[in-house]
Amino acid sequence: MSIASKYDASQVEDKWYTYWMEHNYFHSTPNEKKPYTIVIPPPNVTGVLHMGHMLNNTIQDVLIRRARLTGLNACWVPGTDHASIATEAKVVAKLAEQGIKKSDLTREEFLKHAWEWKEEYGGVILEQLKKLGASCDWERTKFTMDPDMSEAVIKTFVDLYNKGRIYRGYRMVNWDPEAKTTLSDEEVIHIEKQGLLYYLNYQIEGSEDFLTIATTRPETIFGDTAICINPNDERFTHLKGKKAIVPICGRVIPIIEDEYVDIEFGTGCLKVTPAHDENDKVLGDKHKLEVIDIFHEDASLNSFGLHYEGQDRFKVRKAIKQELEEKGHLVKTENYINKVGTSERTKAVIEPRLSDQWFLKMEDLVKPAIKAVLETGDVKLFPNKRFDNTYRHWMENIRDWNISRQLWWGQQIPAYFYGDGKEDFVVAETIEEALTLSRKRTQNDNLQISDLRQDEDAMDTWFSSWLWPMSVFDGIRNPDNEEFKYYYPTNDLVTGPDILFFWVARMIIAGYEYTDQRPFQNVYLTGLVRDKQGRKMSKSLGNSPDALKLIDDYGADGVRVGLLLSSAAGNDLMFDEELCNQGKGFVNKIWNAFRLIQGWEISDTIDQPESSKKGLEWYTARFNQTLVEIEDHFSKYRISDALMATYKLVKDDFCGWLLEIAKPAYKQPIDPKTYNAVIEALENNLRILHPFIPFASEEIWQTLSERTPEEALIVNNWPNQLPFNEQIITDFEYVSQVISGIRRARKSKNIPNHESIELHTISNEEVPSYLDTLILNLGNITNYTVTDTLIEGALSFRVKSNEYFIPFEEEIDVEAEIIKIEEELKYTKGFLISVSKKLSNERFVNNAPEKVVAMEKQKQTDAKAKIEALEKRLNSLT
RNA sequence: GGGCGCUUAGCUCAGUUGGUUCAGAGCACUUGGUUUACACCCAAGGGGUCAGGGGUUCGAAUCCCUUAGCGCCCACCA
Repeated sequence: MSIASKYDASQVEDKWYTYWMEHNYFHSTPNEKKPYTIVIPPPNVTGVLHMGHMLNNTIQDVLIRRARLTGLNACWVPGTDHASIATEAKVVAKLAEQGIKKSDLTREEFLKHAWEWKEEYGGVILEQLKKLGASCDWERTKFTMDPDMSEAVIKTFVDLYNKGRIYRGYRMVNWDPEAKTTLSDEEVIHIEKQGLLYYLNYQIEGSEDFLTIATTRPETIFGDTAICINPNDERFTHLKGKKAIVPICGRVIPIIEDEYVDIEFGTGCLKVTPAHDENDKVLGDKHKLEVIDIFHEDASLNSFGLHYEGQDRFKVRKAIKQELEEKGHLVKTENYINKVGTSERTKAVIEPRLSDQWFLKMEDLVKPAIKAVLETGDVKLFPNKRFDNTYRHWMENIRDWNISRQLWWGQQIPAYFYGDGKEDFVVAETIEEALTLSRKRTQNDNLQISDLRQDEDAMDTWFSSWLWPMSVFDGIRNPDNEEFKYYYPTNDLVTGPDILFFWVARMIIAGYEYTDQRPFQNVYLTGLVRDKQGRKMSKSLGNSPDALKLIDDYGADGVRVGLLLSSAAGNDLMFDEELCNQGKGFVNKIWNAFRLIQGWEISDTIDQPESSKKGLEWYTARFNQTLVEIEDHFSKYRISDALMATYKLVKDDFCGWLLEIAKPAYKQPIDPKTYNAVIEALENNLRILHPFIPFASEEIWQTLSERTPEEALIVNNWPNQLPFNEQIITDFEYVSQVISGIRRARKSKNIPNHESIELHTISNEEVPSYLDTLILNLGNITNYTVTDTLIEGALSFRVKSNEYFIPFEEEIDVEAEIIKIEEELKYTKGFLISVSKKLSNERFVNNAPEKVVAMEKQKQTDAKAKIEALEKRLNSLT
């Protein structure tokens, strides 16, 4: 059977994924082995695979596959997130296309549409992960709105309410006028916007005097309920106790005094609008001011806005500027850059708004989570410590979490109102329990279920995902179940730094609150995937490559290698498709190494050549040395470095050196000893390659020989770390320098590799002659002798202070040779001077460690020997 | 405004406690090579005042100070 010279991923990948699925290798159940657990960061249920997912799931798959090979019971739990606000927005948009307004639907009708949408598009992303090779335990796939998952969320809410940690409050919150819901502080992105600072005149009541205030939001004057001055500001002493008239609406408002006002800023006079600014709210509460809300929920003005009623806030800002100007209230405007909060999801400018919302008290909850990361190290953030500071800062300045959303898609708040009063509610897991509680509370046994009205709001999505590592194992509802006890706490979490607060920190908080344990041990924070120019990949820029097309073009293995090669731990990754090509090339290289070996004919009648024996000894040492390196990289989550070490081992050492040594002459058979050892080496390579290139490694593994399902590579063993001979690695290094010298010499005189040559050497220092056989083999040397006389008419080169000669019939360009040697001599002499200088410095000799001094002395000796050899050579030429 | 981090070859980045191997890797580049696994290949080669300045030290890419540029996170000054 002839094997294609090019590896074709498309022929292979689906086949093996199906095979793995059929044999249930991804599925884990508790057993006597140690568990290794990862829960996937659940992507949005309606999302599609993008580069960020590919990176982060490749890393997870590498960790899981390696864990599986090292004999752990590997369990990777997949799933999706209902992504309340994002999904609801998509559903609303889709309904709008069909001419359906959300406001015309009942909650039930809307949710029916939303579930239909979810059934249609949901989970596409999970199918795409399969293409990437993700070895998730698909039988465990969860969705954050599965009935059991929702139940856990409700249960948690009720529990925290009963513990007094959840409360309902009338507070200033972040209002997204487009999604028409509140947002948590974390969902607000502050961006700089160029705006204007408007200077407005307010007339003083009962006088012709004016005072001037500065504001960025003139449209909010309808909500003004005071003017505030600093009591220490002498410019305004005459205004104390007076009242001012709001322009246009003519309302009379008090002038109050508070040291909060910055005398230096603007005019030193501040208009106070308690309904639309958090600071003003504080001032308003302090001075008992009236609160006038001037906006509808979509941020258009309400009846307080008079003739602007119904118009959008930004339109009003423009229009009112003109009116104020016409009426002589506008003194001037200045350009002003200020930071405005925008919605993470809809990008709409956030409107501070007073409303009744549900909050979670965070102050006490965060304490164990702070300790775990910053003191005990029970949870570690990788790959570098700098996230610790960010984490600390957020945790120590945490504010209460607004967990209610004016949305329907999500878990509905389990609060039931039995009356019209603000406090007339109970919180319970079911409406039946709510009824019992309400009857008790009201002492009214006539209350019926139909009298209860559940709070309309849903919970913040993150209030469900913060339970994820527990709830996927049913650890909230049923904390004593075997699976939860076995798999939890999980081991590693792989996610992006952008959701450190949204998700990671909160999972740690919930973990300690509900299990008194960390939810995971290590958090690996990946970098962001950017394009070649360093821009964030985004749909709107259109700079994100199509993930599935990449897999089609380069194979999943190629893409995995490409992504990992460039993703230096913790740094953002400048994605360049060329990297996938490199990945594809690497896979192909391995494929061809396999082809070569596969094509060898074995003959029992030949003995193992000495060169093959030595080559294999060396490779075994190199392999075990690299294994240590790889282990170290993995332990530090330096996945990219682990891959690079593997890459170099396989490509350079195995393919480049070992196979060249072991390769029999053209059309000649190979001895069985070498053949078997090479196969073994290849198999070991496949074992360590498997986490990175699962498909190709399994394909080669299975083609190499007949395997039973139990022998599949995916469930095979990681190679044992054996002690290795470091000396042979050092000595081989010397040999490879000799080989390079031979190649350089050949190149300089165009002597083809297949033309054999002679080699002679003058050894001025010890050489690892037990490896001479490799020099003969790799250099294609017929005659290799040690001599003590210079060879005339020969090409020469030096390794350390040893001189090598290749006899050459044609005229040697003596002039060029002399120049070359003189240059080398000059460099070596300079080097000797600097070393000698160092050694003659008493302070160096006295202060530096003995080891360092000894090394310098060795360098000095070596340099002297080399100079001597060079001079001898030079004399022979002149 | 506060905090954190970065600046090393054309590009992307390693460089752990200052000292063999400290100036490296991969890619890119230049040159040469193809009947004998692979041109998705092989070999050889060029390329850096370690952002600038100052200091500590026998010795600094590494520690300290400073300047400049970049990035990220947090923050209610109208």
